[in-house]
Amino acid sequence: MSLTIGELSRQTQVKVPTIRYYEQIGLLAEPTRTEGQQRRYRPEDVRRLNFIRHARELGFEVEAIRQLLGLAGDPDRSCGEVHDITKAHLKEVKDKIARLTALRDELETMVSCNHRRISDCRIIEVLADHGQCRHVEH
Amino acid sequence: MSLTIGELSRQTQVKVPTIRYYEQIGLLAEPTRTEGQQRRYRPEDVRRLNFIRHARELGFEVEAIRQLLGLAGDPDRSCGEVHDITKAHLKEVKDKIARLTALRDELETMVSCNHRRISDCRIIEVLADHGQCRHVEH
DNA sequence: CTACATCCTCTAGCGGCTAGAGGTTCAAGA
DNA sequence: TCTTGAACCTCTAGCCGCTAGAGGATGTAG
Repeated sequence: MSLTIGELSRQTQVKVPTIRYYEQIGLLAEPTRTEGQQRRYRPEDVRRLNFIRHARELGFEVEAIRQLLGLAGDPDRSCGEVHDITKAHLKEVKDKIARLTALRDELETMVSCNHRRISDCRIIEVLADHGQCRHVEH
Repeated sequence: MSLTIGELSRQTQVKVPTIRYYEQIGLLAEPTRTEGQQRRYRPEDVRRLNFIRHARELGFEVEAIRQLLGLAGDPDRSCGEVHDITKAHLKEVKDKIARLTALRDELETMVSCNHRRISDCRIIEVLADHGQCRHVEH
C-alpha cells in the first residue's frame, strides 16, 4: 500500500536524493516513517511529485511551483492566479526562443568558416569583436 | 595607458567581481599590480575580455571558451577544432529551441484555461497528469 | 539468521557568478 | 602637503537545483 522512496522514484522518474531535497525545501510534505526512520509514501504522493516533475520539465522555477501547489490545494478559488503564473512563464519562454533563434543564426554564419588557419578564422574574429557580426541586439 | 579593473569593467560591460572570478578560474591571466596590489590592465585585455563576454552571451560554457582561447592563441593551426566546438554548440542551441517551442505550444494550450474554479483548471490538470497534454517527448 | 539491497543523515561540490564585511590605496582638490 | 572619499583589495558565504559520497542503519528474501 505504501511506497518506499525508491519505488516513488521509479514511478515518477525523480531521483531519490532529489525527492529528499524537495522535502527539505518544503515542496513535498514529510512522509510517515517506519520505526527505523525510513520514509513511506502514499499513492497520492506519486501524483503530487508528478506534478512537480512535470512543472520542472516545463521550466517552472521551484518558487512558481510552490505557488501553483498552494493554489491547487484550494479548489474553490478562481484559477486566475494560476493563469497569471503560466502566462508570465510563457512570456519568458517566448523571449528565450527569440534570443536563441538570433543566436542560432549567428552561429550558423560562423560555422560557414572554411577551415583555413586560425589567424583567418571567422569564428575567432566574430567572438573577438562583436561589431564584426550581424548580431541581433537583445 | 593601463586600466584599472573599474575601467576595464566599464569598457567591456563585465562586472568587477566577475573579472576577478575569471582571473581566479584562469580565463584571464593575472595582470600586473601597482605597489599597493591593485590590478592594472593593458588595452589588449579589453579585447580578450570582450571575446569571453561575447562567447558567454552566445551561451558557450567556460570550458569551451577556455578551449577556444587556447586555439585562438595558436594562429598557425587549422581552425577545424574551432569549427567543431561551434558546431557542437549550434546543435545544442537547435535542440534547445526545439524543446522550448514544444513547451511554448503546450503553455499556450494551457493558458486557454477559462478562469473557472481551481478544481476545473486545465493548467493544474495538465501539470498533475502528463498524459493529459499533447506533450512532445524529449 | 544471514546477506545485501536499499535506506538513512550529513557534508561538500557543481557552474557561474553575486554580495557583503572589513580593510587599504589612489588621485583630485584645498 | 594633507585630506577626503571613491574605488580598490581579500576573504567568505550565498544563490539555484540538484548530485555525489561517506559511513552507518534498516528491511526483506531466501
